[in-house]
Amino acid sequence: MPLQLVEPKRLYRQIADQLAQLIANGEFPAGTRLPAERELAASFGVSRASVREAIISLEMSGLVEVRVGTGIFVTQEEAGARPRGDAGPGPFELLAARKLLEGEIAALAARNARPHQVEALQRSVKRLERDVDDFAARESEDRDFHLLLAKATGNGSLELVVEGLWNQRAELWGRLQRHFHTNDLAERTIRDHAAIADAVEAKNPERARAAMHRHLSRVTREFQRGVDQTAASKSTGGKPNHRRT
Amino acid sequence: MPLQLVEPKRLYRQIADQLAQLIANGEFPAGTRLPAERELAASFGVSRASVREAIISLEMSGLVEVRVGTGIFVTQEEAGARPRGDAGPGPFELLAARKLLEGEIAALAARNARPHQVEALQRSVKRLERDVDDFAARESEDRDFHLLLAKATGNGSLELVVEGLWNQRAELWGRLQRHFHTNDLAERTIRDHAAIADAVEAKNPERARAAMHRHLSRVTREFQRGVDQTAASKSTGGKPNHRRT
DNA sequence: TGTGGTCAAGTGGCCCAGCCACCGGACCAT
DNA sequence: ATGGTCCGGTGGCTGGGCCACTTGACCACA
Repeated sequence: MPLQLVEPKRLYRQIADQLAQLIANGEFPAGTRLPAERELAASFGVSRASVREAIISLEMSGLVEVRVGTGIFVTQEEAGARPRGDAGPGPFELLAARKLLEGEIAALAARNARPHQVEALQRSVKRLERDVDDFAARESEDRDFHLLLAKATGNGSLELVVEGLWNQRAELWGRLQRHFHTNDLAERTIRDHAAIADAVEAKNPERARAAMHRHLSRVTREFQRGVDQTAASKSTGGKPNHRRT
Repeated sequence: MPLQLVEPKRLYRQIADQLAQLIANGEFPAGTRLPAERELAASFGVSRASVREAIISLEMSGLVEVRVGTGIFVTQEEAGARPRGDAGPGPFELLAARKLLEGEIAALAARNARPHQVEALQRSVKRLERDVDDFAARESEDRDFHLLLAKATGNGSLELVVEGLWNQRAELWGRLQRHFHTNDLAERTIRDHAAIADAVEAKNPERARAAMHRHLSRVTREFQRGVDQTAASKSTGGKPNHRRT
């Protein structure tokens, strides 16, 4: 099952981007070891050679350090952070912005999407269904879906905008490394994405916009709930160091 | 002849260093194609995978450009060092994206703007009137107006998005350094901005959105005219996606 | 007790052989 | 000339394999 993401981007680049994204999200905090090359290859569904190439590009960027025979480590305290001094917008602002902008993007995509782009969207939904148990895969698939949607508008600038929105997200998640994710939540995301994709396929802009609004409103709601919960149980300082499989 | 791999240094690094050396020595002048990966592998006495890794590291450094199916080329005009390798969207795409997004932003600003933000907008228009003769000032004032409008939504993420849009614009203008600006055009921009600011002050979202749409449609039109003009004086017209040979 | 040695599992380093998609130029037909 | 087809060359990527190194558990032996 080749990954076959967006389109004509070198594979190692895609992998590097996703890895960088995961690191930025706090999934792999600084200093931690990330999965072995073989594991990464398996989980990304690509060959080890491609993963190695991605690692090398990350190494070049100073994001990651390779120790032979031991593993690959996220570089401690690097300049990867923004030189942006101020706090920046909060998660709810971002979600509100996404609702406004991506709603229009969805509508435009419904107007302009070409058949192969619609297929790509549907494939993304399928992949999300398949990877419902894999947090990292889900995460990157989510991002891909929204990028694919932007691409479906046929407007490269919109693509860049959506990319920028996700970079904002990455920064946020780095700041408040909080991810309350349940499988239940993931399945609703699948349904939301499917609804959007279907509306695009039906070339129905209004429905696409509405579906996107519903999607992001739901995410906002869930996020609010999560914040409330953690705020309530703040007294217990125990960090359940959530580790993979 | 094969290089000595006794060093504990990673192989791809050694290869990359040697290739960089050859390029620096003028063995492979800028713009030339260097030997195929298979040949390089053979001549270095290493595997193609290692050569590929080296190439990737050189690519990261911007020393080299890879064109699939064609070959690996020494980067022509360095110094640019753009991390974004692809060509990126064109000016019309950007304008279309801005129309879509900034239209919504204007509408939201009309809803949310606080009095001091409205004042800031009006002041920006005033400044534009004053600096009508100063190209550079006009330019930065234009940008400020749109940023102020985004700020007036009260949503920091939207601000960042608009900032991103103007960064896209900056890149574009770098590529096609063509700015046909007349004072007549500047005055229309003033009127457009004033109309937007007034709509925001009147707290009328629909009018604000419409005013922004009119503004950017006009800019698009002017830009199209400019392109046609310059295209007439040159032989080729279509995409300015030039490749200097 | 603790010191040093052995060993196996796990990891990155590197290679091989092969298939694919893509590009570009030669070649041919219209 | 124009447009289509074909084919060789090129990078992209795979999957399997072997090696050197690191680590930690385990086991003597003092």
